[in-house]
Amino acid sequence: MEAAAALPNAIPLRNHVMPRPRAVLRDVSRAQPVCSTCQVREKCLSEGLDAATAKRVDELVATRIRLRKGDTLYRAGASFTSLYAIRSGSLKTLLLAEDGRDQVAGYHMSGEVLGLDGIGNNVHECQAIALEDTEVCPMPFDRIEQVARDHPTFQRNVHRYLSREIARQRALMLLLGTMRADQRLAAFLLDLSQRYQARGYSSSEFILRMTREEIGSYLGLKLETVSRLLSRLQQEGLIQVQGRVVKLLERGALKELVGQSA
Amino acid sequence: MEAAAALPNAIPLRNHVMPRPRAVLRDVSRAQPVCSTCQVREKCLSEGLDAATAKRVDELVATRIRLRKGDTLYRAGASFTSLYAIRSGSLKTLLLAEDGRDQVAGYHMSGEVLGLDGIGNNVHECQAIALEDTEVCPMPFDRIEQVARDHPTFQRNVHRYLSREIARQRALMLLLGTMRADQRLAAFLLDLSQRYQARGYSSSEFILRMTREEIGSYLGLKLETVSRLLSRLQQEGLIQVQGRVVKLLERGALKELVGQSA
DNA sequence: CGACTAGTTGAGGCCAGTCAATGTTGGTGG
DNA sequence: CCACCAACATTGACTGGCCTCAACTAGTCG
Repeated sequence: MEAAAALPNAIPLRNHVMPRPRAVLRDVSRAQPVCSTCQVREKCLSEGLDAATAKRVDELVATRIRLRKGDTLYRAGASFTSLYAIRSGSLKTLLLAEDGRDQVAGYHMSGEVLGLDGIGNNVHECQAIALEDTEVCPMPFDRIEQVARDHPTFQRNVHRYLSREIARQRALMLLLGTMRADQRLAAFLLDLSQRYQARGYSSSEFILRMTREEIGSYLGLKLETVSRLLSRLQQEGLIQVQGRVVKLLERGALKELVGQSA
Repeated sequence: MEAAAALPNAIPLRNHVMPRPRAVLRDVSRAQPVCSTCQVREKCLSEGLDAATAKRVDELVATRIRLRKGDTLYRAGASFTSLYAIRSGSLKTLLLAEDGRDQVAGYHMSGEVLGLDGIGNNVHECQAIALEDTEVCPMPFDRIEQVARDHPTFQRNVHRYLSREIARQRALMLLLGTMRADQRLAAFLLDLSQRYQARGYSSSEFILRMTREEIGSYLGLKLETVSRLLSRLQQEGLIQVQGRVVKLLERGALKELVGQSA
């Protein structure tokens, strides 16, 4: 990962604010049907749509954005116009407080939709940064709303997606509010595992796309704690770690760890 | 950021789960225009609507539910049909993990809309419990969607509301993930103060509607810690506490406390 | 090779949790 | 009105989990 990605807990992050203008727009308007084959459609917004509706949703996407590792998709404060479907790769979203405190708010992988937090005030509330080379499809939100008005099923999907984001964050709150450090880490690994599996990858062995510091930021821990706990879990035989490669050896024990109240 | 509610952090809460079947439905279909005078309309869903649309929104509400202190509005797992606009009083929402761990997810006062988390899976993800005698107006969600299809402004308001809920939770995550105990408590008090003010009450003196334990649960702290910190803040002259009555004496100092990074 | 970033591990300190005793408040019934 | 009780709250002593500071290693890049 790149300097960028790290979470200078004090003030910095200026390397993001000084943009590396690397993001590239590609015109795909005349390309073959994009969305029809895209995971995004399968997973959420286009679930259960009839052909006509699906076609209209397809038409929402006219361009594609390529991001390189460390590139920023949008910044906090940037005006909101579109949601972004992640076509490939992954990103993190970063919460910034006025005083420089920041925190990783989430890790997002292919098939997920980014930018929901911007709807409220037409301004993005957080910053989205690519963790690796990544492609996203912008979907203008006013046009999403248009389609939603004509197609109740799609409308319902949009609402569902928003609501699930709320539920996802609640789970994270519970984690931050009630779990010990080792439980948080175990929950994090299990969550990643499950999401990789849902995408057809191995659920027992995967690569962490983020640094220890970023993991810690997300979980409300310090990087040393994350490192120590990874070592400990390995020593206890629950996982195997080799740099960013993680293997879950005892999924049951991990779940039990997360589950034990207090 | 939002306030909290009660949190038996271990297992209990059985007093809630054993329902006191006190909730009362009132038919208000023939009552005078309800919503037109209600804060809810002003604040969010009905903002900026023309008369015709406003009328349709009014018609969404046919009944009113009265809750007494401790009554449950809905439980986790209950099937979702409606959102609830809080007309008077206040509630807490409670997150429940399978293992009995729980946490106050939010504290909700008049003018706010409850139940958003149910949209995703048509099932409520948390439990809502009245902190005092409270009145709410159910708004059937399928009818909300209907109106949204016909009225873009209303549609936008619905989306905005959902998105703001996401932003609200993000702020809380930042709090749980990066703040010390005293900062959390100060942030909590300031948030309450600001919300009371928005409702026309005093922003410098108000009554906590929840116990120390509930505050702690919301903030990821133990009740003893909350109590100690309230005493300390009082000793330092920042606030004045007398049971559940709180007076903010040095708002600036409180803000500074919250703001100082690390 | 040196410079730099990411990661690991150790020593020590502090913040918040735990356990426990005591005080306060509010509701109920004699 | 007061006695009583249960729930809520305060305070102290102690503990421990996580943070801080720091040294060291491994890998990468120019």
